[in-house]
Amino acid sequence: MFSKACEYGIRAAVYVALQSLDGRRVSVNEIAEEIDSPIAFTAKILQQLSRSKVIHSVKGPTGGFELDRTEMDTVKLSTIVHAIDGDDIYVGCGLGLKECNAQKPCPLHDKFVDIRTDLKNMLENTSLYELATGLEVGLTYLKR
Amino acid sequence: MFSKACEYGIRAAVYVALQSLDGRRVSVNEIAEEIDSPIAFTAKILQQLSRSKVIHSVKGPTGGFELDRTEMDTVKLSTIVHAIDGDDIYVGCGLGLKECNAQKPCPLHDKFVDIRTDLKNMLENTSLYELATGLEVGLTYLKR
DNA sequence: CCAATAAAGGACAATTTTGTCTTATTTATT
DNA sequence: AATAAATAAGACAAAATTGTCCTTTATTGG
Repeated sequence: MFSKACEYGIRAAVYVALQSLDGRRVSVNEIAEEIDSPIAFTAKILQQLSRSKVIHSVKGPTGGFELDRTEMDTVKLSTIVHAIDGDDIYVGCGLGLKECNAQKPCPLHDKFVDIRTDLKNMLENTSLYELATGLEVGLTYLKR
Repeated sequence: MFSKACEYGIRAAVYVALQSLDGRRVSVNEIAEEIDSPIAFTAKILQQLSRSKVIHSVKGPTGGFELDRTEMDTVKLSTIVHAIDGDDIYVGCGLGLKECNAQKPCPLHDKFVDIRTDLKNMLENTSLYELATGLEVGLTYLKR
């Protein structure tokens, strides 16, 4: 569904959001540790997220990644997925046809549209805050 | 969503089904031509589908791939996806966690379950016959 | 039997994705 | 100012996926 990079990206962003709720700024090392991901690769992904303004980065000692409270509401899963995987999930035919639309649909077109609409809605309506608070309450997990 | 191999596989299977409705057995070359896919790679995928009994292959002159009418009802999209991509789509956490279930869910678990259930139902309820007849009637397309 | 045709299979090549390592840049602390 | 801690950036490496090519095997028709 998502690329590995995107999976790590989402997990990382949720962890950053969670810690930011406690006013903690976190390092790449801590993030990778806590979401159980390859450190250097995670660093790359955090760079991407930082460049696309999904999270905020601070250099130097006491630096790290953070997110302020209002951004946790603004940033939706769709923001992250788009920043890392592009619009692959939204655009493009389920069977890989270049030209596939209501006029010239592939055999799966209609059925795919339905499912993708649901997925799209889910991604666009799920905020980092919602995901982070689930973690905070201890209802969900980011590793294992 | 699906791998390239799986996309080609579905398109190929639908084309084979369509031609089988007319009693025609088709070659790799014709298939690749008609679904606009790389020939040799398509041959590999057809081998896989043949080994997993999704379609039937015949060697030698006048040989090729075919499918009998009853199999077109039995073979669902899920059969093909499973034969090529395995159970990636069904099993496995959306965020890539090894252990993710109702007891220890990732933050997206519940939302994913819903969407995947829909996808699963769609794949399991869509037969090759249904897809092929859409093509026959001229409502859908397999290339471009 | 022989030649031609088509799938099967295996080795290899190219590309993309995933992942690592080293160096540069920024900044807080002393 | 010097040092150390942290991200940024770029080059490189490994693995997976996609794709090609060549040889083998089966089968048909003359």
